[in-house]
Amino acid sequence: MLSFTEENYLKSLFQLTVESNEKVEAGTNEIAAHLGVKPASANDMLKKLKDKKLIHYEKYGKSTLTKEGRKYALEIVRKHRLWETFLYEKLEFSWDEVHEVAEQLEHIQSKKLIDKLDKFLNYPEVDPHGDAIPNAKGELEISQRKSLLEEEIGHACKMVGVKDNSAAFLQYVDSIGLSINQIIRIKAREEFDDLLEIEVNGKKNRVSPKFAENIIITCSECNRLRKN
Amino acid sequence: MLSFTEENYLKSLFQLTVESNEKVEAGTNEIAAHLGVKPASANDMLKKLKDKKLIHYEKYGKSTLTKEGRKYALEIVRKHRLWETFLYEKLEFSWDEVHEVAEQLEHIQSKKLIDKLDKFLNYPEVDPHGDAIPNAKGELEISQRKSLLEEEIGHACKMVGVKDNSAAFLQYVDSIGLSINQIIRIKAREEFDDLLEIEVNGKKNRVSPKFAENIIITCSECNRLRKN
DNA sequence: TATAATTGTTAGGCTAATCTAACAAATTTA
DNA sequence: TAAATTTGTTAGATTAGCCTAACAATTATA
Repeated sequence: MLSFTEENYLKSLFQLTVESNEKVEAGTNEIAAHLGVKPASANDMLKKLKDKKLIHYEKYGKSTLTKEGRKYALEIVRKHRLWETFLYEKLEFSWDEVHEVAEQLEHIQSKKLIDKLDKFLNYPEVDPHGDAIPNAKGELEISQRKSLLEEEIGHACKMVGVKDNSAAFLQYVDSIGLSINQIIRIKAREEFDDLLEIEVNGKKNRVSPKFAENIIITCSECNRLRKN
Repeated sequence: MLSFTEENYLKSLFQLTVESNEKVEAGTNEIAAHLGVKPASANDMLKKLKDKKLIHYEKYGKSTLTKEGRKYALEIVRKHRLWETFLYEKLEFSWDEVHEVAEQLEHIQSKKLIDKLDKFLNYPEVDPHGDAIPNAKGELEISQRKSLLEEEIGHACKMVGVKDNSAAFLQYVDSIGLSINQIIRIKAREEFDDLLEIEVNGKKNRVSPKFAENIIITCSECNRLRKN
C-alpha cells in the first residue's frame, strides 16, 4: 500500500514522462518543482521509490517509472479522471473546478468504488479535459497528440485537452470560446510577433505561442499523413 | 483547516457523547479505544484540541466538544452519511460495505462538493443505516432513540440503525431478516436466559441481549407516552 | 480507610515527509 | 578548457502522530 505522498510522486513522474511529448525521463529538480517541494525532499523520496522498485533512479541521473510504478501511476490517473468526469457530469461542476477536488478523491483506496463509479458513468473514454481515461486493466489509449503550437498552418484540428490545469488558464481558454472537442483551424502565423491566427466556430482570434503550447490537439490530417 | 487525524478525534468524541444515549462526556482511554490508538496518543491529541478550543478538557477529567468542535464534528458526520447514501443508492454498494469507504471520503475538503452531492441525492434525511444526516446548516434531528434491549415488552418499534457497524454484525442482522425501517414487535423476554422473542415480518425469532443492545429503534408508542 | 485496580499523564523515541544550508557533480559558456 | 552556472546530494533539524515504559491520580473494593 502506497502513501498519499508516494502516489503523488508517481503521478508526477507519469505526467512528466509517459504523458509528455518532449521527454521520457525527468530530473530531480523538475519533479520537485512539479510537486511544489524542495529538491532535497524529492531526492529523499526518489531514493525511497527506487528501493521499492517503482522507479529507475541513479545518483545524478534522470528518473523513469518501472513497469510496476507505471501500473500504480495508471491507477491513480484512472481514478483522477473518473472523479473529474463524475464531478462534471453528475454534480454540475464546471470544467475548471474539477481538478482541485479530484486531486483529493484520487487517493481513496477501494477497487470496488472505482469500478462501480466507472460503471455508473457508463465507462467514459475521456475526462472533461479530453484526456483519455485508463480502463480497468490499466490500458491507456495514447492517440497522436501535440500542442496547437506544433500544428501545421492551414490544418484543422480538434482540441482534446490542456497542459496547464490552473483555473486561471482554463478560464482564459473559455473566454476565447474554446472547449473540448472544439474544431480549431489555423489560418496563419504572424511573422512579426509569432501570434497564431485561428478560427473557432466561425470566429477569428489571435493567440500567443505560450497559449498555443498549452492547448493539446489531435489532427487527423497529420495522422493520415503519418500513416503513409 | 483540520488534519485528517484531528477530524477523526472530533468525530469519535461526537459519537461517544452527543450521539450516545448513556453519556455526555468521554474519558481518554475510551476515546483511545474507539480510535484504535494508545491512551498516550489520545492524551497528546486531546491537549492539542483543547489548545485549538475545539474540546473541553482538563487534566484527569472527561472531555466534551466545544460549540466550535461540535460544528466541525457535524460537518464530518454530514459528509460521512451523505457518502454512505451515495454508495448505497447510486453505486450499488450493500448496506454493510458503505462504512469503510465513507471513512475515507468524509475527509475530502470541498464545501461545494458536499452541497452538490446533497442535491444530487435529493437531500436525504437518513443514511442507509437509518442515521440522521445533518443538513447544510449543521442541524441534526435527534429523534427519540434507544436500543431494542430497552424497549417495552409488547410494543412495536421501528429499526432505525445499529450501534456496531462491523461487517460481521451487519451480516448477522441481515440474516435475521432485519433491515432499516423494519417493524419489530417484542413478544416476550425469556426469564431463563434473557433472550428476547421478537417478530419481524410475521416471522418469530429469538435474539440475545447483546444483539438487541446493538439495534437502534424508535418507538412511537413510547414517544406518545413521553409527551403526556 | 487502606489497598488494589483502573484510568490518565509524562518523558523519551520512532517514522514519514518536509525543510535549510552546505557541498558535489554535471553542464554550459566564455 | 577553465570558470560559471545549473542540477543534484547530503547532513542535520523540524513537525505530526504514534509508540513504550514508568509513574501519578482517581475510583472501587476488601
